Amino acid sequence: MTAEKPEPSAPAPTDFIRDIVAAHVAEHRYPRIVTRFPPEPNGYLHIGHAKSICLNFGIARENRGQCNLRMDDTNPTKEDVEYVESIIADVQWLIAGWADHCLGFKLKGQTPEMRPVDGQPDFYLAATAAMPGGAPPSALALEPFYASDYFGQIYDYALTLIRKGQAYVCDLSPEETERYRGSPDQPGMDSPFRGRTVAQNLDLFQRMKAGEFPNGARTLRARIDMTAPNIWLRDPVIYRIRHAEHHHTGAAWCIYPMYDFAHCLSDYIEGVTHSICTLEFEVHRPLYDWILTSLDLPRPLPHQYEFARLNVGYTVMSKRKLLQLVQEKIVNGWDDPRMPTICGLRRRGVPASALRDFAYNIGVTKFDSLTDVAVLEHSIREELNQSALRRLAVLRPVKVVLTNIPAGDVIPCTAINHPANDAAGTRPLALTREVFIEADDFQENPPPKYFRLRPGGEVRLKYACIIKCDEVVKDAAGQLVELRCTADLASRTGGPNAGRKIKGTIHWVSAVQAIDAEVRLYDRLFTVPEPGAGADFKEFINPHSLETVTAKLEPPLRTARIEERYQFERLGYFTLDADSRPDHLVFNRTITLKDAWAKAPGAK
RNA sequence: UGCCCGAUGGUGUAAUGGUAGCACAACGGACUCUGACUCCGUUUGUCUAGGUUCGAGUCCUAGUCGGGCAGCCA
Repeated sequence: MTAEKPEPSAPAPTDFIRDIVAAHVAEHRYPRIVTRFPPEPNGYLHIGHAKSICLNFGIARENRGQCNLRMDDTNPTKEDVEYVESIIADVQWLIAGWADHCLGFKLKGQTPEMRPVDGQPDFYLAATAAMPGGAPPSALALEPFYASDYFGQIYDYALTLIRKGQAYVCDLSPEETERYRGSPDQPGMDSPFRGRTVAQNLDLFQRMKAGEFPNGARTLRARIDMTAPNIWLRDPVIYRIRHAEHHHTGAAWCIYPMYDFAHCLSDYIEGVTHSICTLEFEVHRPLYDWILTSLDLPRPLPHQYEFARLNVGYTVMSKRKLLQLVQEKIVNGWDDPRMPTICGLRRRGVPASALRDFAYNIGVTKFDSLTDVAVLEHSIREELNQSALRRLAVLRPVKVVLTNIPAGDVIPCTAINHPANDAAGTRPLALTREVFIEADDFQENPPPKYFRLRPGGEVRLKYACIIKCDEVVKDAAGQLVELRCTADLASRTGGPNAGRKIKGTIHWVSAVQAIDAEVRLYDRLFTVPEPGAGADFKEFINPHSLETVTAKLEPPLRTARIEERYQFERLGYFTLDADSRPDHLVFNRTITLKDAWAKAPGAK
């Protein structure tokens, strides 16, 4: 069980984009605020997307608006349903209980309807009513929006542009197109096909659609200005020929619109008001606006706003690099708990609320920054400290024999489930003659200020009693076999000497009752703050990013379930892994507790 | 050397012409049956040079540094 914490009552975030939205709300510029989260289904979502999701859904949520989930699927050669499914699941998980009422989905199979505005033809596709929290969209015959659902309308818009003389079919090869484009400090040259008549263009474009030409033979280009200082205004390609099966539209098309042409129109069709994207699209904004204004559309136009993408220390964020980690089996799949993917973080045990808190803390600006992982770690610990139930577990067991407790005796103890939440209750623990303690909690020749167990020293077994180390038993090779100690039963919790002052308190489990579990201890995947900065990020892979141990757990952990998160006292936060089976438990360490001792000069 | 964008402690962010604040990190202390949590405290900042103004982190000009843009990718 996990104690539910209400969403932090932090004040609503502010940032330059929310300021803009607030101003628009104040002047009633739009009847309703509509944002969208438009991933291309060619990879798994990562924590950088989480920032965008929290921004877009956050704005919708704060303004009683809606945020459409839209597959930006205009390139059939790179996309796959595997990715659309994972994207839907990740988004729903991230916003569950927070913004699911703002999530815009549509009826399955629905496409834009022709709805004249003031006598002018217009295409529009509204989201259906709000989704009940967490329900799989398929169960309700709902699905996300797809840019590919608008191919028909986008094609019509292209025809309109051609008729207005603002688009033409160009026969230049890819190489020639590049050459004609010029360079940033060198103006481009007009394509020799720029002067084709409307009739020729219409004919050629329709034949492109009909499949008469091979890949790359022709393109449709916007006719803007080959000498524009902004390269994206130098007659950009807006349609290309691709004889390829599309994951959503099948074989219906062999020409596909480019991002710039499809994106602004998709926003318009869905009635998006604020189209929020990352900084690299800033130079595309004039084109976004050019397309929309060129079409004389009857409804209010969406506008694009840009913010800086997220960078986090000691990780990589590019889809290409993440894909490489997966394909080269450096990690075990997209949801490997070391991955910065949403499903990886989820599997690792990071709660969605921690990711939201993180997004809240880092803010939104146009500054290209590198966020310290400590900020993420802080959000995770803060959330888990409040919600995770406490348990005792020993990762690297050392046997302790309590010589004054007869074998077979069971001394009942009571452990608190959550120190800050009485309602979480207590649970019984059994103190027996043999227990395990953590290897780190005993040292034969300890450094100064070490207040755990040492020969002749005392330490408290949490929730049980104080023990004194009488004897260190080693084998012929000098390896530690067991510690023989005496238990001061009068110091038992609730006993007459319970208040006896002792500096160290350590965790333990009963050797006879403890259950075994595989525990996976994760560390950062890279050894340097910016692994992606150099030529080859793989040379910075941390060889110790995963360590597996066989731990001893207190028995109630046998019934732990996925998505339940526990604090193993003094160690960190842990959660059951999907690989776990009843006869072979597997736990992931989400994150360690902060450890002031580990930083102390005396600690090894 | 074309166009666009940015620059506030170690890191991230706020201050919207009027006392440079918050978070993380670091460091010190208190508390502690988790070396956790919590609490208290400390250190560290407006890229540079001019200008406007009673007053500039904020406005203007120039420079410096950083990022983005030349896919028939998004």
